[in-house]
Amino acid sequence: MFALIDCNNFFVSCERVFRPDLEHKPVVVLSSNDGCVIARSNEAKLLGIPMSAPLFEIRHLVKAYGVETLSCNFELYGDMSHRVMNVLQQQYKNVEVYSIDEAFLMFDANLDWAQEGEKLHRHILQCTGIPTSIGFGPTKTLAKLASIQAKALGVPYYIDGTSSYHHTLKTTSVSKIWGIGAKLTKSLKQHGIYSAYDLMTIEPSWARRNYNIIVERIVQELNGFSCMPLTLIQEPKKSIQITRSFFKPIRDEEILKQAIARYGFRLSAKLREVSQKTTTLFVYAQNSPFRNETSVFHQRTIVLTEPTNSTSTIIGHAQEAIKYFFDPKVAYHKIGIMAVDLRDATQPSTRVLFDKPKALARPDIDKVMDTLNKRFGLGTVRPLSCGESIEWMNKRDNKTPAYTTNWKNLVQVKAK
DNA sequence: TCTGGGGTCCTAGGACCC
DNA sequence: TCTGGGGTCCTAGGACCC
Repeated sequence: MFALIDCNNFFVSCERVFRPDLEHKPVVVLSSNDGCVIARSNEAKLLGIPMSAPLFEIRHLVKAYGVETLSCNFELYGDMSHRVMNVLQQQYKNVEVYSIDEAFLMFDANLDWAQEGEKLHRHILQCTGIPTSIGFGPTKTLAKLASIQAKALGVPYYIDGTSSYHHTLKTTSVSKIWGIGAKLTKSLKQHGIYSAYDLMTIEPSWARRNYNIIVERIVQELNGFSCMPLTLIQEPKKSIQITRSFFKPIRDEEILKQAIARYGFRLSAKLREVSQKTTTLFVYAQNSPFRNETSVFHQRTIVLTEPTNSTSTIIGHAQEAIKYFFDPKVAYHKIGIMAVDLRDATQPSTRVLFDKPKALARPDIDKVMDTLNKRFGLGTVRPLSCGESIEWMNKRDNKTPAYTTNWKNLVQVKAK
């Protein structure tokens, strides 16, 4: 039996742990540049604020109901996520960390799921302050569906493919199923498949023929045949990217180069953090998709002769790419850098026969920067090419402190 | 005026191998 | 008139997830 632990309104719940005054109030967390809603408290959901809504479209609701709008604080959410996962891993052997706010567990089939779920919910809440919804089922897909019910009911829930759960499946839209997105929902409805029950009762071979192996697996999983095992070992990442939108459009090449240097710096530090190197960099820049301009997407792929995670090497290539495609007529809205084709940095790499490696890399300097930034906070030291102050490029008007990861931001409590 | 960031997997088609 | 069979690898594009 699988269980899915899902943290309720996770980003909002993280904020509330350190801001108890936000309990029972409508709260939303915004994406970078305070652009879109990426998390909502139950009170905010009840006001009809949709997920992903741009802030400017819900201003009237924010004003009328005093909705608290917080800038995102991923440093905090990442750390709170670790705490929740640590609690699980201390108690159970079979834990798959699925996302920042979800984990799968596996239990013996005859577990008293209601009791175990209650206990687990209380324990996580006590240790971390984060409320969870817990769903159980014989497959991951059913456990996921059960967690949606659990969230609605406020108690753990269980679903299997037996007839006693047909009612639940009949009242669950096909769009709620894990792996069925907008496109598939539309297409399935054209075939008369509206509910989870409808999808459960079609022929798996039909699903395979008309769609693909993913949909076939979903059908099998809805019927209680597990096709998706628990993955306990975290495979190394296959790509890492750093991308950001600007608060206002940029037309200055130097500023773009400073921005891409920042992202290249972050990228190289991330690579070193997970002991990986890259052989292929992908740099891109685009204008805003929301303005009435013809869409522009500049890109450049750089294939390196040797794998690297050196800051100076990566920044060098990234800035070259900007120089290569920069067009002064374009109002740039978003740029990014991605590393693909990653290699294990602890393994020796194949040397190049004819090409002399450029003497750009300075692993000693990289190491010092990593150490300082880890100890004193991100951005304490950075290469000069990142520019001195371009903070205005990203807006975060209402960001809460990094309560759990920065000594300077510790919460102060006054006792009377 | 203002619209996020970071990932994975699958498929089809092309090019190539023996 | 008729022209094999069995593979791998790479890429671009699409769909999905949180």
